[in-house]
Amino acid sequence: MTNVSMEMIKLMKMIPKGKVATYGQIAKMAGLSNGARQVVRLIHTCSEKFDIPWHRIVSSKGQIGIKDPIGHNIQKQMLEKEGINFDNQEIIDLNLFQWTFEESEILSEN
DNA sequence: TAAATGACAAGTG
DNA sequence: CCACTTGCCATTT
Repeated sequence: MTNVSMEMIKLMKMIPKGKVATYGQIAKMAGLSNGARQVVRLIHTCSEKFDIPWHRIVSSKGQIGIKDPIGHNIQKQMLEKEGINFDNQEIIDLNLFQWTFEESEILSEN
């Protein structure tokens, strides 16, 4: 388990309800400019034991990344339950729902 | 030890 | 907007 991995986990746990983040975004925040695949791997290996809100991580296009239709559907349900809506193309509007770290900092400062 | 794989991203035409 | 290419890197074969 690397420091970067811990950073990623911390960041992901920081994502507020009703917001989503992208793989590349998490990777960059953790210090890797191109570590999207590491984020994926991390989610796959330890989403359970670290209690990661994996459903709030989506692809850069705002789509759910899961290929398996069942898991895909589960994630969609969870996101919709948090107030995130999809268009008829199964795409999330990132302009509305993408989380940013600055956003959280402002909230914690005030 | 080399090659393939993966819930990906960004650039190009 | 779509298809294709390249970059990335831990894990599995």
